[in-house]
Amino acid sequence: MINRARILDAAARVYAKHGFRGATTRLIAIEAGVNEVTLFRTFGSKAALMHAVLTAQSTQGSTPILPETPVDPVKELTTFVDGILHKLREVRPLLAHAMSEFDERPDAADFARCGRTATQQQLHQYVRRLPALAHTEPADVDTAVTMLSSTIMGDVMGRPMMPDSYPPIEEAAGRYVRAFLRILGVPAVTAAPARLSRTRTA
Amino acid sequence: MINRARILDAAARVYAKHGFRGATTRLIAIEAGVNEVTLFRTFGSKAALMHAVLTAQSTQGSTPILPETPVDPVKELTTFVDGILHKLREVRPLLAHAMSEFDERPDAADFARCGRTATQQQLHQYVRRLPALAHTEPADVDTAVTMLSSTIMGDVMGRPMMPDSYPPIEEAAGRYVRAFLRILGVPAVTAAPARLSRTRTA
DNA sequence: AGCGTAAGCAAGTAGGTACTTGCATACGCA
DNA sequence: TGCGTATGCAAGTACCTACTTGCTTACGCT
Repeated sequence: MINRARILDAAARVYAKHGFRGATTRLIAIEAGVNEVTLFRTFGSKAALMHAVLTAQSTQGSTPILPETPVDPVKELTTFVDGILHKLREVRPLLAHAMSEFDERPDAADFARCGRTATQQQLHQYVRRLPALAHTEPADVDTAVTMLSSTIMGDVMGRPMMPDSYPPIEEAAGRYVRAFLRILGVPAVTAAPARLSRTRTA
Repeated sequence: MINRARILDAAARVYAKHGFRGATTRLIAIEAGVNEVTLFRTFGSKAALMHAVLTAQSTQGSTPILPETPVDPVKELTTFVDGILHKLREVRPLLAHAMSEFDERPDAADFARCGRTATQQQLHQYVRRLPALAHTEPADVDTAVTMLSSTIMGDVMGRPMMPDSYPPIEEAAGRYVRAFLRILGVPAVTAAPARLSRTRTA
């Protein structure tokens, strides 16, 4: 059964490059170093293979987490955002195709959706416990969260296409978080942002 | 030569639905109500047709504009953002496919890029002339512009997929602008946002 | 030693793809 | 009336697509 994993992996790579229609069974078989027939014997059909690829992709991998109670918001949020940025960059091509096939293949959309809601929920929960947030309107909190996660997604998807429209890659997380906190009206984040030491959450 | 326009239009619709690979010449011909051969006689090849589609799409249509000098920033920015939101929503499927085909078909990426830079430049120029912006760091202005345009793009692309993650569609522009101004440190925008009367720029 | 299971290989099926060719038809213009 | 140009139609080419079938080889387990 070692082949199953090899095929899944190869299929993910080919799908990331060419999308559903472009990911031909022949290409996947070659990429996996496996006979094309094996592919059908293992997964039944191309559609089933792709479904397996997407579910496997969405379950695997560690998600960055925010602490239960805020201690150092700037630092904690920056680490969190940076972790998500790095994680999403790894699956960017896959995600791009999944999003564009949203109308044609709903299960692809599920994959595109999965990470986002989790991130937003975490942000909400974390932000709600910020002590400095007493007088901020709930609607503004929603807007801030939406804008931060849109910005994260936009950075991941847009930077390779137009790198000049984004902050230097190593400063991005810090800048976004700082702006996020200003939307929320959290004070004392007007100082220059600390240089980020890249950390990933396990 | 009336057929040329009909084919271009049909091709845009089919491409928006199915992407490059899925937009077969047969489908396009049927959608245009034209013989498939006519398509090749008019454009030479499928690739040439698609190139024509994208260039036609990026040149046509009116772009919302910001006034030279700010008078009522909240109102002007909200109208501007709302206009862009509506304009982008019309070409969303086309844009989604163009973005996902970024690696395979560079000219598709050009189309995806074109609107964005214009928007950012306009925002920059407008914002630079805001009188209340004296003590805001230039880097923060960049970040704010990046976040606003990412948010716009995120709203357009993400809302159909996960509508609950975004503000009510008629309030979105106002909320984004309000948050944008808070990032910039522009005061007196903490009041509840005025309900937006939908206006499009010619 | 015998057997089940996973895998490779060669070949084939039925259909789709971009694109071409040859010929018939219609319309506008001189 | 004649002619060029645009279009339709039928057929064909060469290739790719997902998927199947039949047969062979190899490994592991009892």
